[in-house]
Amino acid sequence: MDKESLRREFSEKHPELYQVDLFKQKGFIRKKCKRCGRYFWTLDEKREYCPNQPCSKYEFIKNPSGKKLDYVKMWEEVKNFFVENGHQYVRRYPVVARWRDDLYFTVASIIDFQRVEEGKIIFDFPANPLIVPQMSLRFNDIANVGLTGRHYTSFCMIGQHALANEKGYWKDRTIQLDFDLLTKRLGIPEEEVVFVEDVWLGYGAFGYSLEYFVKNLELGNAVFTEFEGSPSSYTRFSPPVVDMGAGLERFVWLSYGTPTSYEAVFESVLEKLRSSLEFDLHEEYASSFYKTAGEMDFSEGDTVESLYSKLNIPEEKIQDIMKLKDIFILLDHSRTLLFALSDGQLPSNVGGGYNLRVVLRRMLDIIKKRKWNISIFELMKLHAEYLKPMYPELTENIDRLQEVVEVEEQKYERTLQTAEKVLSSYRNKRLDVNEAAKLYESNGITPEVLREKGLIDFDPSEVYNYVAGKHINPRTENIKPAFNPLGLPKTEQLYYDRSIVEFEAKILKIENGYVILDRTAFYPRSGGQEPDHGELNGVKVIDVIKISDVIGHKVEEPSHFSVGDKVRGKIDLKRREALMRHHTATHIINAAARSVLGPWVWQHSAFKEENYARIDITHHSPISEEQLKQIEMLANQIVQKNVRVEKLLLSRTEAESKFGFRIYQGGAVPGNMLRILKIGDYDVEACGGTHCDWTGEIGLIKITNVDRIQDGVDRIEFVAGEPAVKYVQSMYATFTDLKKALNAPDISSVHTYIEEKIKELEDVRNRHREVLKKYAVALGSSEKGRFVLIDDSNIDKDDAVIMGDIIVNSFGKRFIWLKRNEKGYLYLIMVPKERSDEAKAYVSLLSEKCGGSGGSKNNVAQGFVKCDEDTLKEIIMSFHEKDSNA
RNA sequence: GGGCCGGUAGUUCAGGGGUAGAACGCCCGCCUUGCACGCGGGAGGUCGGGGGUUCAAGUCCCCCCCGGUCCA
Repeated sequence: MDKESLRREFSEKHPELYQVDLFKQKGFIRKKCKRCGRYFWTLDEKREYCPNQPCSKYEFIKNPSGKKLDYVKMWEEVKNFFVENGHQYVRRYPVVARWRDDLYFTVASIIDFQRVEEGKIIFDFPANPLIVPQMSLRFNDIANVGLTGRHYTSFCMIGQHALANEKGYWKDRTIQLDFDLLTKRLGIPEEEVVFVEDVWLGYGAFGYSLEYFVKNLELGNAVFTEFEGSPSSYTRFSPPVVDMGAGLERFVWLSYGTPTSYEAVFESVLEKLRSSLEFDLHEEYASSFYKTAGEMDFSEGDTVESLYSKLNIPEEKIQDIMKLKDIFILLDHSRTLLFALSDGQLPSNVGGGYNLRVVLRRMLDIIKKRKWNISIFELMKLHAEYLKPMYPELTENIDRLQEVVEVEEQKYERTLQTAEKVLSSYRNKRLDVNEAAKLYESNGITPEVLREKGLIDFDPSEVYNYVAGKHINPRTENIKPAFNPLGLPKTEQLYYDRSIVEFEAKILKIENGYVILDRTAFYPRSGGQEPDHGELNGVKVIDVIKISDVIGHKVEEPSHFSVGDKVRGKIDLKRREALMRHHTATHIINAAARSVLGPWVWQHSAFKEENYARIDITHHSPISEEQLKQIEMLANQIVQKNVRVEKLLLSRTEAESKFGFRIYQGGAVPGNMLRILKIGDYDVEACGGTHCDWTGEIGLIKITNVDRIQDGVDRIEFVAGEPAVKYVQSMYATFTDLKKALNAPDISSVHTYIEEKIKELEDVRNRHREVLKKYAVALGSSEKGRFVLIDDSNIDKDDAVIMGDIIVNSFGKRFIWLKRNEKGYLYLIMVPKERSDEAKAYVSLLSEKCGGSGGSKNNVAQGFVKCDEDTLKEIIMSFHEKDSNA
């Protein structure tokens, strides 16, 4: 079933689904749009069309509605309204959706409270009901930004969320609150508010919704998520979820009534820019321009050229408005960059980082084209200052972000230089679509640039279509879970109590070699930490995994166990302690790297086992040797200070408000209660792993390797505790062996000794060449005939080439080198340059008479023959005699 | 995550089975009061790594690494 038929199905049940109390009390009338047929609710009896474009047009431009409030003040107003009505205010979540692997960025407020577990969405609310100003990043409409007046790559979604249980509420109160916010709080006349019936399909869950409009501007969408599964086969879930998301940008725009929302939203930053950029706004033209542009979709094929053709504005005025459009793009993109960089995403060529690279390069292109004296970083700072009351975290580390922007700007500069060089080699050529696409895909040279340079004469869109057509959908694989946790209780976790090494438990299930117990001290593989090993009733446990809070133990002999048995478990303490040291050390290195490199350092991923650990961190450049030394030193200083490792159990809200979102280093952790791991003032992370109690227990942290695993991610490999000592010992052993082999007096002189040996080798090689040359001269001058033949296993082919050059060039003789192998002879024949034809003749003669194969180039013949020495020499001689007779 | 382009002297690159090259830079010499230029000579290379095909691989095939770029 598709969205349309679902819409019909829901529509038929409108008295039950859509007719909320407010509609009955106020007398809202349900109407069918005369143009598109959709149903909407209004107080205006005469209204015939739904408020969607193109059925209706905006009525608020130059005719705003409600209290005029700027961006930050509007949020304060909305927040206060909901808080006064029993909602808990929740700080925004990071725009980088680290807790989900199906998303790079937080695209809506509800994402904050969703966790994906085994393909199912779990709702996880820190409070009920709640209100959140969730900055959301969406890049699919990037082409519309600046042009339509309402599209952004980042916007604030006002998230009003509730669970429909005794603490929260369901649709009647949702709509009542939204209506009251608009009318009572913001002073919008009741009859201006229109609700449209709609459906909303999410990830594994869906529902029906009421979109609300004022003066035909869509402000928000209240989704009532009640169904699980797909539209063709679904069940209700309980409690259902209120997902109301509204655009703060839209609220502000409505209250200003400006031609574009950007003027209202970015008013403060725009004011500061305007003084440094002198051009006219042409209010009357801008408003006509944006009226037309606002009805188009530049992400879906509409072009700026087609926009021009619809406009009735003088050309030079259009060009001024295009400048304004570029300013809007800069404002939007810089704000997006500010949030993304603040939350630790770096521009790169993979994943979400690519979106940031695109955004940054678009800005650089504009600044360059317009020759504006604008710094991207300064723009970010202006945003951060203005948004400080709403998002105080933005100003905290902003100065460090300059480095990130600069590094990325330099990368782009290099790319442009390379492109320039490539282009210069194509001068005065005409390229076809295929060649243009290749330049775009491989060197980032856009078809627009090619057209400017006169290298192509077709429309740039042909290249984009060609490139898009080559795209293949990525595959998805379903991994079958090792055992089915359905119907099993959550396994009691004993592993956070370090004193428990042995325990007793009852077997609940055995499946696929996995033994499932009611309680366990075995830590399962999780958070990059490898599992505990040990024994169950003396049988070896070789793997431990967790599926939905149910822990399974893979044992060597599952046949020794049966359901209902009591078992005695014993963990391998030595392994456990090694894992603990590596895990605590991982946190310490993360903190040390952040301190040495910068605040953009986040854990990208991590892995720790008994004898090895690594942490991948986000960083804009490769880590230098000096930085690595500093990180290692700082990490060991934290160890030496023997800092207390605190393990706290806090509510999500408390943890977030106390420590911020830095706690989600390894991605967000599900559940209302978070286990927080705090290492002094160095590091705080939500972490479910097993850890030391004091950093001093680690003993030693030794970094063993550093690697750049992709653009924007550096890998630090290390060992801690006993493996670290062993590592140092083996390094010492290696150097001791080296020292002995080199006969060096001590380890520190090994380097000098090796350098000497290398020099010696070079010297020997040079002397060897000198001897070969002298040998060649001797042979050349003593040989009376017209050729020199060498058949000496001590002289290899490279040597022969050196000799041959002299014999041929200085003595004008032919040079023949032979070397025996198990199948026959390898040969190299060099003849004087002016006799180059001979070389070819040699090859054909030898191949014909002896078999084998070979080839020649210029005056050199090389190959392989399958005959004995005498025959070979005879043939060569005969050729030579023939030649001298000729 | 996937596609494409690339990795050869200190640098920028050419060479696409048969003796590893050019330009710039570097060193030495000549010229010059000195500098720059000019002239002559020279040093400098695990051709990203590994495997394969071949008498022969920088070159062809496979795998990997690194950089760039485009797309989701």
